[in-house]
Amino acid sequence: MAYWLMKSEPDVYGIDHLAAEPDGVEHWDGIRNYQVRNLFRDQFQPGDLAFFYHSNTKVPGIVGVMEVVSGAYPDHTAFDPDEKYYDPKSDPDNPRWLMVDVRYVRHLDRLISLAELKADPALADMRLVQRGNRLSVMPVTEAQWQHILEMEKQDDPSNR
DNA sequence: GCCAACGTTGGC
DNA sequence: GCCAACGTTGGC
Repeated sequence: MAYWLMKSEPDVYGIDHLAAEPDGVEHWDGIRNYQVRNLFRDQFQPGDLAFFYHSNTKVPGIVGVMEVVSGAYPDHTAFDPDEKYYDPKSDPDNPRWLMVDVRYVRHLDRLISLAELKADPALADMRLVQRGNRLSVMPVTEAQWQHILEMEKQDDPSNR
């Protein structure tokens, strides 16, 4: 099984929205990036775990855990002209964009901020903290995953 | 195939 | 709101 980090803007769709869904399940739609599309298609498996990351907000960071509960399947929002992420080049007979279903697992006990993640030498190899990174879905190694869960148990060093 | 223009992401 | 970074588009 694999680990992931998935970004969303809390003002648009945050972890509280996911937690409020029936059974905590929703599809992760609107991905219009080929690298992420390929990750969905080739690597996402039911049972994988993902961090929910809040981006483009006052204190960006990791806020919770989700479980992947489906494989990749066509993102129907690409077919609808009324949708924000409508893509006329995605043909229902040959869909260009895919999505997966995720299920809310839990909130972290505290937000682990991007600043804190960046300051931790153990996470220097994370895509998230590297310069110019723009992927909204990215892999997390098992070591990084476990390290972040350990961080959750500590106080934010900047608050000490 | 090159690359300039443009659009988007997302931290700050 | 600004802007750096980078992906995509499309003319040639």
